[in-house]
Formats: sequence, C-alpha cells, structure tokens
Amino acid sequence: MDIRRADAIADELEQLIFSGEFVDGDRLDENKLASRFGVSRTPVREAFQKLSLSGLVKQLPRRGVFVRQPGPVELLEMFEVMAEIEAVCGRLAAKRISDAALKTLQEANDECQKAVENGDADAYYRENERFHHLIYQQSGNQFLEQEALRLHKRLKPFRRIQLHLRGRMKQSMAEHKAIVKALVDANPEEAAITLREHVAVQGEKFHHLMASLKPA
Amino acid sequence: MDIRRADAIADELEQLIFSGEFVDGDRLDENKLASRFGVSRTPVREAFQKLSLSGLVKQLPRRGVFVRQPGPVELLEMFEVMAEIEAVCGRLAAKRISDAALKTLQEANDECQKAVENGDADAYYRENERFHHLIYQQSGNQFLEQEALRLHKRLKPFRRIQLHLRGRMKQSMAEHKAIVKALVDANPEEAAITLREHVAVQGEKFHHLMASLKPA
DNA sequence: ATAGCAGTTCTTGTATACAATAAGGTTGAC
DNA sequence: GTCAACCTTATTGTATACAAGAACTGCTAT
Repeated sequence: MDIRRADAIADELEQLIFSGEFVDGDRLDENKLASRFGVSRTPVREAFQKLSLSGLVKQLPRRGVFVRQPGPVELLEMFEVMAEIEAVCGRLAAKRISDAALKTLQEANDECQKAVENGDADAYYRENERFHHLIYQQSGNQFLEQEALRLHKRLKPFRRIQLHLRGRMKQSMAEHKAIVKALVDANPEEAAITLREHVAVQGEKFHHLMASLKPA
Repeated sequence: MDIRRADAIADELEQLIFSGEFVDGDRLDENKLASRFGVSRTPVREAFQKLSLSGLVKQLPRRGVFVRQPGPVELLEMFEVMAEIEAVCGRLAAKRISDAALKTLQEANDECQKAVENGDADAYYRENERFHHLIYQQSGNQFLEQEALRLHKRLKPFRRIQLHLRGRMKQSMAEHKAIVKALVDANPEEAAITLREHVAVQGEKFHHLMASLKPA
C-alpha cells in the first residue's frame, strides 16, 4: 500500500475503469467509493482530480464526476496525434541516438520476434513497449519523452485489443524492422515516416474493428 | 468570482507564479495561502493539484508543493515540441482547411500587420494568438487542437518576453506570410516546415536571451 | 392529466478537527 | 566541541462536521 492513499486510490480507480467495471457516462459516487476503499471522501476526491487530469473522468461542478471514455472519432484523433508524436521522436532519434541505445533497441526487437514465434502476446506487448519507449528516450528531448509516455499510457487499453487481430503481430514486426533500419541509417525522414505509419495503422485497425462491431 | 473557490484560487496562484511573486523553488504554504485567500486549506490543496497537472508546481509527498519553473534546457525542449506540434497542425490544416477559415486567417494576419505598423505589441500578441489557434483548429483534429492549446498556454509567459526583441515582430510577419501561402497552396510539407521554423526560432531566440542574461 | 412549485433529501464543496510524519532544536555523552 | 539521539513543533494527509446547491417527490392548480 502506498503512503499516500489518494494516489493508490487513483491507480485502483484507473484499473477499474480500464477493466470495464465503470463504463462511459457512469457517475463515480464519492461516498460509495470511500466506504468501498475504507477511507473518507477526502482521498477519493483527490484521486478524482488526478484522474481528471489524465482525461479518464470529467468533473461537472456541483454535479459530480463522470467516466469519460473516448468515442471512435476521438480515439482515431488520439491515434493520429500519437502517430505524429512518435514520428517526431523518430526523426529526432535518428539524429541523436547512441550506438548503445541502438543495440538495446535491436535486442528489444529480437525479443519481439521471439514472442511472435512463440505466439506470446503478453511478451510481445512488453517488449514492444520497451522498443517504443527507447525511441521516445532517444529523441534526446525529455519533455517530448514525457508527453509521448503520457499519451502512450492513455492509449494502452485500446492498443492491446487490436494486438489480437490475426497477422497484426507479424506485420508489426516488419514495420519494426523498417524503423530500426531508418535509425541505423540515421535517416530522419524515413524514421518519421515509418513510425508514423506504424502507429497510424493501429488507429485505423481499431477504427475498423469498432465499425465492424457497431452494427452487431 | 467563481462558484468553485478552488478553481479561482488555482487561477490566482497561476497569476502569482507568472507575475514572479513566487519563484522557482519556493514552497507554497497551505496555511499562509489559506488565510491570505480567506479560505480553509481544502480548496488551496485542490488548487495545488490543478497546478501540478499543468506542471507549474511539484508535489513532494509529505514535504509540500514547490514552484517549478522550467530551466533553459527544458524550455528549449518545450519549444522544440511546440514547433513540432504546430508543424503537424500545419500539415493537417493544409489538407483540411476550409475557404472560410483561410479568409479568417488572412484577416488575423492583416491585423497582425497593422499592429506591427502601429508598434502595438499587445494587439500583435492578441492577433498572433488568434492566427495560431485558427491553425490548430483547422487541423481538423480536436484532440490535437486541445494539446496544442495546452502547450501554447504553458509557454505563454516565455513567448511574450521575446516579442520585445528588436525586429522580431517584423520577422515574425514574414514567416506568417510564408505560412499562409503554404496553406493557400494546400502544400502540407511547406506548411509544416514554415510553421516548425517559425516556432523553433522563438525557442532559440529565448535561449540566446537567457544565455546573454546569465553572466550579468 | 399535466405542468409548475415547494419541501425534502441527497450530493457536492468547504471548514475544522485529528493523526502521522518529517524537520528542527535542545540536551547529553564522548 | 561535536555528534547523535530524543523531544518538540510544525506541516502534511485524512477524517468528520457543516453549508450550500441540485435533484427528486409530492402536491396543487389549471
């Protein structure tokens, strides 16, 4: 348990929202949650503010806080932004990446490859994350890195879903190879283009997935 | 006065930090601020959380909250990110902007021109802001627009300073013209490049400014 | 029957009281 | 004289109490 219960509660609430216990539009009841977590309303309210900053809930004055999941359109927009941010990271990283980091990057990519061969989606997800985080880091811009991590985290639950689409992991690996090559070649524009496409395709895949589910 | 005092206090604190009453590293005393604003600690603490989300203060657990102004390096990083985000907005806007919006954009630019001729820095600042916000909006991506506005707002106090550099407004106008031309020509890459440079130069100008002040 | 209004209840926002921890000062030992 | 341990104090984090506004219900009037 954390020293600060408000933080722990924020994390738990985040999990509860991601896990689907609370869905879009639900009002989060301060009293119920307080007794559920065995605390007073104060830390619950602090947790709400933390969540509202990450955009998971919206606070209406004197009305309460409501879960706010992005709809299809907003999700597509978010993926578009993520794609552009990663493209920027890639462009900068191509100029600034160190040899050591390049080696680590290739290692992470090899682990991805192994995970694909084993059909281990969890391992793939983990190593893929490491791969991308390394690129953020090697942009050499810590502020950019933080922003990228923030958005990456927010899109996490939606990225996971479309991993299970048939053939996605394999295609993703091919894209990774192109990205690594661009970075090895120190080709900023190529790195930007390949990374942008790599991420944008995820958003489009997700969009198709949602569209195909909607009429059902 | 706002219904919610916590929000009003957050705004006031923001102003106090920007105005220089509180400087980097200062601890914000809950009790003192509470009595100063004539409220209890509760709304002050809520305001702190709001500020910490915009990055103006940092909360150390069990230690208190401290004002956190970005240093020269971080500021340069932030301007680099802002430049890239505006470049993205420009690239998308070049494809998506409406004729009506283009007209409004040119109007805003004309107002900028007038302000330069009159040497009215305030008017220039205002119309320049309108100019940029319009581009964010015409990216056609509301999420991107919000992110751009967020960062734009955070950089506000630093952008204002370097407006008073000799010849900056004039140079800025020339850059605006190039940007408008790229949008009129529906040339995405040109729009991206001109916007990126337009913003990046601000960061560099600021960096030089700080460097020249440091030894003094 | 329905629309509007008043009273009640429930919820949020704020104040105060309490608990726990970290900082600072004082005292004592070496 | 200095270092360390303990105690005091001050400040944060949490709980509870109170106030103010919103939603809901039931009544009344048209």
